Amino acid sequence: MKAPRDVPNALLESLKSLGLTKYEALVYIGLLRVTGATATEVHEISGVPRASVYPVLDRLVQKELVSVSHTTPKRFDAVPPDQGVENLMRRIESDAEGARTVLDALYREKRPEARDSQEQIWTIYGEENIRARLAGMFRSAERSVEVLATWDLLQESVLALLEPVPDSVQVDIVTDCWKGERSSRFGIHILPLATLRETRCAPGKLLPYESSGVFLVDDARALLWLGAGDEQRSALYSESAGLVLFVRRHITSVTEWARTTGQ
Amino acid sequence: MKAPRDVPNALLESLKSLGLTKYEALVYIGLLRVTGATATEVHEISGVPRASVYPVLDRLVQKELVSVSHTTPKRFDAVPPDQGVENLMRRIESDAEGARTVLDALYREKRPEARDSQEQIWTIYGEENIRARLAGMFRSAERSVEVLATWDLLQESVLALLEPVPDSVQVDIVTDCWKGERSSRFGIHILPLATLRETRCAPGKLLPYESSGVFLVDDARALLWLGAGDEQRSALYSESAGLVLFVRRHITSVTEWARTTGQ
DNA sequence: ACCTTGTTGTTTTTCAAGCAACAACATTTA
DNA sequence: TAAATGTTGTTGCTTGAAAAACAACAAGGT
Repeated sequence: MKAPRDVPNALLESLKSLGLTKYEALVYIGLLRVTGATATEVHEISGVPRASVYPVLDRLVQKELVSVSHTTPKRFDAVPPDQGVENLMRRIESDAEGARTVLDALYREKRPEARDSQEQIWTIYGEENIRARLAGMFRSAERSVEVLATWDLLQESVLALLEPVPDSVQVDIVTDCWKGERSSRFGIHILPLATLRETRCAPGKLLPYESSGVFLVDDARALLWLGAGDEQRSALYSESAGLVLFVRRHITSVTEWARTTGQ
Repeated sequence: MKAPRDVPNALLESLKSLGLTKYEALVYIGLLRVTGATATEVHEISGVPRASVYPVLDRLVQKELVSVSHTTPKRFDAVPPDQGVENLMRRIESDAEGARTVLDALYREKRPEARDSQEQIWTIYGEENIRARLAGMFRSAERSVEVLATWDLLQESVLALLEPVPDSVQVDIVTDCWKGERSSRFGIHILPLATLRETRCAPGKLLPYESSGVFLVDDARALLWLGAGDEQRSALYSESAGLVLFVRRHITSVTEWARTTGQ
């Protein structure tokens, strides 16, 4: 009889998000530590009330996480973890696949309805979402793409997205340095590091803004990528005339500066 | 103002298993059908009580399924389905990864404790689990592997698992037919279809058992794969002397018969 | 007679779901 | 300008459903 050794809370949460209840998680974890336990032993090991152990074990068998012996009393055994987690994931993934299909159908029904959305300013959370939006902007470019970003951000997340931009679109990039081959397709301007990466905000205080960027497409769509420290990445996107104009001015002034100083 | 068109129940269930609540699912689905809706519009579209819409939208933003505009009033927009589902899956997969790691650590702590587990008969549910166990049996083979299975089962699920068996182990296979190249490593016996696939159980009644198999390793470990119609696949595994002996006799008799009749 | 297994039914707890009311603010109307 | 009206966003409370926890008992084995 082992102590119901207490279980890391994070583990319980993880298993819950895989579709298990607290009891199911506790019983499965308990079973991993022994071989062929009876229901009562499971109760002792996991700390789950004995009466609750039976329905829980039934569900776990149903979910292909434990196997049952044909003896009396029944004995239970856990499926090895990676096999078990795999089994859970398979269900979830098939659900995800189904959901994606149906949702996509609904999504396509939406009338494009360009309407007055161009007056809004959107915040986008999550790096993946930001990159997706950036990709969309670049893909829709017809005349010009302007990029003002730190090199690390460029390197990591932006350059790849610029690939599909056709040659007919003028692409200008301002950054703080450049490593590797400089594509002849782009107009590239290098600006001293101090200016881009740090901004003097108060007398003597430096406000470092790491991994940030400004993007402008066709003078009509702008995205501000705010690399907020360790918080969740976020960005602003807008087609509003006001914000676009602001970004337009910002980029122009920085570019001008680059031309007079840097070059 | 659109009707809160009713939503397929299966879709709600799928989204729940991806970690959304009913409200979260309804709001997200509703948002997919419009562009830049206000909280009140979301309430009208989704049928979710207006007061509940705010916390729900907060959570959806947190989960990277919707983006918010910086206007007043705030406007909300859904991220495209495959992007959104992707975002949900990423979280779940990272949970799965974490859980697998921790569980594996616990699993390895288990003393091998071979104990009297060889007297038990285990039932295994789910094709994946059965195959995993079979693979384990084959991997542990030291002298002999005997297989008695219908060709379709062999072909689909078994032959691949026999790959890692070393040449020093004698492998015998009895099946109802053989298509393709016959590996010289195996002793192969063909037995007429009627015998293997159908079994006369009552006078005149035939009991077809499709996709079933019997496996015996080193005369010590046996697995019975029961291809139960459309129900969940299941199997029996045992190291118990009784069951092993039974399987031993069964295979021997069938093999004998094959030798006298078929050949 | 005693203990263990397995089952059933009931209570408690927890969290989502649903509802009512209100402060803040903007828009309209007198 | 002031009152009337309406909308946004919040707070707190009630309802309801599912899991968690407990109590009690029939069946069977020693």
